[in-house]
Amino acid sequence: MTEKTTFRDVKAAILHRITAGPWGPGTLLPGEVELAQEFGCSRTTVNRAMREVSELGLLDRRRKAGTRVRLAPLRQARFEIPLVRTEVENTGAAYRYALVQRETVVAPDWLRARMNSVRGDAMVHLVCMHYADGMPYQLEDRWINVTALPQVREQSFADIGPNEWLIATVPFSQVEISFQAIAADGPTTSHLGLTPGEPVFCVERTTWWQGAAITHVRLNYRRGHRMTARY
Amino acid sequence: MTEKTTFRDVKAAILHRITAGPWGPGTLLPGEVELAQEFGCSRTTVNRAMREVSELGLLDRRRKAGTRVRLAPLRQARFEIPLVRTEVENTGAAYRYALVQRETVVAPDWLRARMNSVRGDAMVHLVCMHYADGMPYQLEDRWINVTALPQVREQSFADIGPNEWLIATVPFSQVEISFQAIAADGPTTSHLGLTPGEPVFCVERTTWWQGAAITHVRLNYRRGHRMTARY
DNA sequence: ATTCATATTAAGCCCAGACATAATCAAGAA
DNA sequence: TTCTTGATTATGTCTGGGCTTAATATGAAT
Repeated sequence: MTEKTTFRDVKAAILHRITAGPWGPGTLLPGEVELAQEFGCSRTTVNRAMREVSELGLLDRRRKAGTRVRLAPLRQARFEIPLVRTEVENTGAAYRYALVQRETVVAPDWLRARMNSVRGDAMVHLVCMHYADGMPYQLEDRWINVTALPQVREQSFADIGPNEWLIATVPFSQVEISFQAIAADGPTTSHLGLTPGEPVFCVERTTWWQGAAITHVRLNYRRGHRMTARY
Repeated sequence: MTEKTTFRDVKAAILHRITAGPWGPGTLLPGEVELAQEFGCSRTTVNRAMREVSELGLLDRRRKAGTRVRLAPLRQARFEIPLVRTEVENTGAAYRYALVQRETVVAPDWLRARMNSVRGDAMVHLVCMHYADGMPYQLEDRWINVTALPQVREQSFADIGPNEWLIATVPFSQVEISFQAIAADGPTTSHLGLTPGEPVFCVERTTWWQGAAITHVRLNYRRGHRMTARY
């Protein structure tokens, strides 16, 4: 009994021909029908295979024009953004969380700009530390919109980090995330044990839910932190 | 004539019910057959919709167990890594490329470690600058493995950037990419106009093709650079 | 109560056929 | 020549059907 050709087989074959075979950049691939014949499967199967390769950014597909190998493969990197706790525990270290500061204030101007359409709203402002094996790992500077999320008033955040609480509370959300290099300043230096002006890897994330800005966070990492991805 | 329900419709409906509706984290969704009936389409269509939502990291699907809304939505950020030229031109600025240095040397130890399995191989070492409207935008420090890519000997890189040349030459490749914050040192300060020790956003990328390390590059960005993604 | 085999179920995948849609090309009109 | 129109074609998508596979539930034997 002959095994059926799965869309995975076809996908692998296509990938192989692109990476190691005759289909260099710019090549026009045979049509779906033709490939289906060659592989002895249905057009649907070839279609799914090609679609997935194209989603990898390797193929350019256009009706009537056919499928071409991208001249410049669309380079995209996918970063998993884990919970700090998971991130730390995955390195085998013990995780510890500590709340440094908690206050309720009116949103400052720069934050209103960042979060869009937040007028004189009250915000809970938190500063937290995350430790790996007792050593400072990450400083979290978070703002949570009280108007959009009134429950935040009853949370002390003494034991649970705001990130974990938010994930369990807000269903799903629009996110804008950005990476940058900044110079360590006052509170950052003391909590992370850095010298003033030292470079810090910084992740900023703003989160909306149903159009309303929920939270903005700035994560400053310890010295030498890297964010890595493979593809 | 009634319009057909497309998998996009179903996908949108599912997303809506997760983000704004009754399907909070942990909910067990109805089966594909049931949803197909509700939406008046075939199971295949529902399947595709659910598959795509699940690829977004919002659903957890298991045979027999059914489909559940992820408790902690898999947070992943997708960064498009464009050509520097595209990156610059998209901001509306004029792009200019300049070769600063070109030499052929034996791979230093740190590079051999980074690239794996590169012994005393010869490497072409390039330093290039990328400008936006005449202002320094990015410093590129690149190493290309001559053994794996002998054609590099005949390339002067006076007019075309190594990145663009590589993309047109090497079909497709395995990539490891990492982001970090470093302190500006000698050559970086002078070419990017920075003060020594100033934080620099730095992207490192190593590329393999068919198991052989092809190139390693370090991209230092101008002051204040951010890498942003939305999802 | 534990262990093991069996049935059931929901997703995973495949197929042949059909129509939709968009890009392209060529022929004819202005 | 240029513009418009229509035929052509490759991909995009939907259908309804069937088989496969993995996880769970059930029930029998220990």
